[in-house]
Parts: sequence; C-alpha cells; structure tokens
Amino acid sequence: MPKPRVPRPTAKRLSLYLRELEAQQDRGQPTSSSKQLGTALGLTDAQVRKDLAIFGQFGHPGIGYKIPELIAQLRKILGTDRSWNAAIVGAGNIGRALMPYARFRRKGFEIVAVFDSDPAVIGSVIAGHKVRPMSDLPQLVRERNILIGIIAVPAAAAQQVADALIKAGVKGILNFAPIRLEVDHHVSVDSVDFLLSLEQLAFQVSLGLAGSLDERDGE
Amino acid sequence: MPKPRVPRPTAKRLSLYLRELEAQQDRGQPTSSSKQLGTALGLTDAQVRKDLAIFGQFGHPGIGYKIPELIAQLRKILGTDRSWNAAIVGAGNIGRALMPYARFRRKGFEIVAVFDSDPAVIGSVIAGHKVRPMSDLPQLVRERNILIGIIAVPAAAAQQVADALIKAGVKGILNFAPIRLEVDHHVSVDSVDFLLSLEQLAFQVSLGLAGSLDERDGE
DNA sequence: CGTTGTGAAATGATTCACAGCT
DNA sequence: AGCTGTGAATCATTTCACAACG
Repeated sequence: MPKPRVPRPTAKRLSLYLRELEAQQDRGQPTSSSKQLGTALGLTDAQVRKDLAIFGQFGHPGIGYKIPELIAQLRKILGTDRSWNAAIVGAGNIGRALMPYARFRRKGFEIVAVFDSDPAVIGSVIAGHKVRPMSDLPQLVRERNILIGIIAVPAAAAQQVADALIKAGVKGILNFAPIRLEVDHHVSVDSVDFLLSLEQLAFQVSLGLAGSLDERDGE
Repeated sequence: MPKPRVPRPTAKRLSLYLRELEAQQDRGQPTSSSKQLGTALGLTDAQVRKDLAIFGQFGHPGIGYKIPELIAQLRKILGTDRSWNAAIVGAGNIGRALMPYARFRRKGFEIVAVFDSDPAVIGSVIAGHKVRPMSDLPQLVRERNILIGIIAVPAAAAQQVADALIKAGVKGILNFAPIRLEVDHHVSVDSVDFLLSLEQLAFQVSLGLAGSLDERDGE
C-alpha cells in the first residue's frame, strides 16, 4: 500500500464512513454495503465504493464490507488507530468549552496541555487542566510529544500563536480564529469558523425558499 | 439581477472576500484588486474575478474594486445587510461558549432566545440570556421572528431538535452535533464538526511531512 | 500601463454501467 | 441474486490567456 492520491472531498468523507460504521456496529450489524453507507450519509453507492477502493480492496462481492475489518482499516488510514496528544491555546470561551469535551479522548485525542497569555487565568484549573503561561509552550510541546495544536485565541493573536506552536514542533493546527493562517507546507491547518458558517446560512436562506443554490444538503 | 447559479465553493469564498475587504478598509485602503484579494486569501486572481463576476460587474479596469462599493454589494448578496434573529438550543458547553460571542451581533446575528431541556438549567441566566424550556420554542420562534437555529445538543437529540425548529418556522440550522441532519429541501443546514476536523488533521499529519494530499493549505 | 470580465482549455470529482466474484 | 471495483462518460470547478477598458 504505497501512497495513493487522495482527493480532498474523499478525505473528508472517510471520517464520515468511520462514524457511520461505528454506529452500525453498535447496532449489532456485522456487515454493511456501499448502498447502505451511502443512504445513511446522503451519498451514492458508487461514491462510497470509489472512495474506499482508493486504499485497497476491502469489500466482499455479494456480501458488502465486514464492519470490524473496515473500521480497523479506516482507523489505520485516518491515523486514529493511535492516540494523539494535543494542546489548547486560549482559555477563553471556546477553549473552556473544548476542555471538558469527553468525546475527544474517546476518539483518540488527548488534551495534555492548556496555555493562555492572561495572567488572570494562568495557574487556574479548568475541567482538570491547569492553565500555563505561553512561555512554557516550547518545552511542554516537546516533552509531551504534542503534534496537534488547537488555537482558540482572538484573531489578532492567532498567527503568532500558530508560529509559536509550529516552532515548538506541532504538525497540525485546528484553528478556531476567523483568520487564514500562513504556515509552512509541512504543517496542516484545518479551520472551524462558525461565523463563516452562519453567513453561509444567511446566504442560503436569503436566496429564498426556491434557492438557486444546489438542492443537495449543505452538510 | 435575477438569480445566478452560484457554485458552492464560490458561496464559501464570498464570505472570505467580505472579511478581507473589511480588513483592508480598516487599514484605510480605498480600492483592492483581484490580485491583492487573491494573495491575501491564498487564491488566484482569476478565481476572485470569476467569483465576483457572477453577480455583476463590480470592478473598474485599471483600478480594481472600490472597497466600500464591493463591501456593500457583498453584504447584499450574502444577506448580511440586514439583521438575523437566531436561537440557541442547548445550554451545555458549546451553547454556553456561543452566547457571549460578541462578534455575532457585530456581524448581524442576534441571539434572541436560548432553550434547553434540562430542568436544572431552565430559568437560569447565562451571559444575559434566560434559558427557556423546549415547550416555549414554537411560540418564541414565531414571536421573535427567528429564522436561524443553532443546535448545540448531544447527537442523540439533534434530529428531534431540528424537527422542532423547522416545524416552528426556522429556515436555517447551524448544527454543532456530529450527525447528519435529515431536513426538508427548503431548509438549509450547515454543520460545524470539530471532531471531524481533528480527524482530518490526524489524517494529514500521519500522511507524513511529504503528504500525498494536495500541497495547498488545508484551509 | 494595470486590471477587469470572459470564452476556451485543463483539471478534478462524481456518476454510470457493467464485468466479475461469491 | 447481490454486491464490489473500475473504466468511460458526465458534470463541475479552476486556470489560462487575452481583448477591451480607463
């Protein structure tokens, strides 16, 4: 299994397949078909098969996909068959909402450090996490093998936080600040921007009930 | 200006253009060019021009785009030239983080109601918002002309909350639950799913420094 | 000049449709 | 019969390249 070219939309769907398969497994299902996965996720069966076939031949003609087998494969592909240590930078509203989010750990992401620049919160403990000063960041990121940084600071500070994280060795950044981060090409950035999402909603809604935008779900 | 077909990727970029233009205006810039907008956002100039040309001829050859003019146009197109009343359902971690988010109002979104099903929080006031029981939802959505609902409840409850919101008259839903919502085609849904984003990050990072995924920014 | 708007070409993603396996 | 994997066809989006404009 060398390195297949992965279309970006496919990459996003991989996580969705995994999620749906886990749900089906919880319901006691032993196998699933591309048809079944597709209808659950609003996709065509052909789409599902194309996506999965990129990585190998996981399916069994006449049967479908064996759920435990495919789950294991997807976890390996997505890198969630191991655990990832992450740091949250910014103990404001968003950072605080993220800390107690138990599902993180259940999915293999462990928050092992929290940083903030505000002396008023440094030293306090939130949801079991001690808030540390930014000056501790380089050392802790290295010591605790943190590869993922979560930026939950105001837009004005986001770029310099990103720079600090990258310099310390972080390889992936989840960015909640409404700003485009400029990063080296060997670092991955994924942004969560709910203001943008709200605006998309306003746009689609104001296009009116008979929208001229595609009629497919805006998932 | 009838109803142009708007490619979905274009719709997302429209908000980005508006944001960048506002930043440039704050810096005192009177005009901007497709080249300048493009480099600021990691896009080609041709892309920017194509996107904007869908809605009319806003540019001035040799000059570029007059910033105040284009901002006004984009606001009108996106529907953010007016104010939108929104309701938050779910006063848990995420809901609570959203309530004090001042930027919402600044961008034309006003949280005018908050609902939860937990008797322990109903009646309490969070960030100036009184938490109301779900039974108040239908009436309040109508009375306060709420067109946008923000779902911040656990996945298991999300679909029924969506149904309740839509029945009450909401036309757009911002969904924070990690689940696909089944909605009528006249309702728009946009999802914010940071577990998904984290997994994308893990995927890209584990593909290794020399990723086989596109080398462009993972914005 | 510099910059727009836009057909034409190139690239990318999805769907079709069917041979082949169980 | 039911279902996968996949080449070919279709559809969508981006980039190119250039005439026209101020």
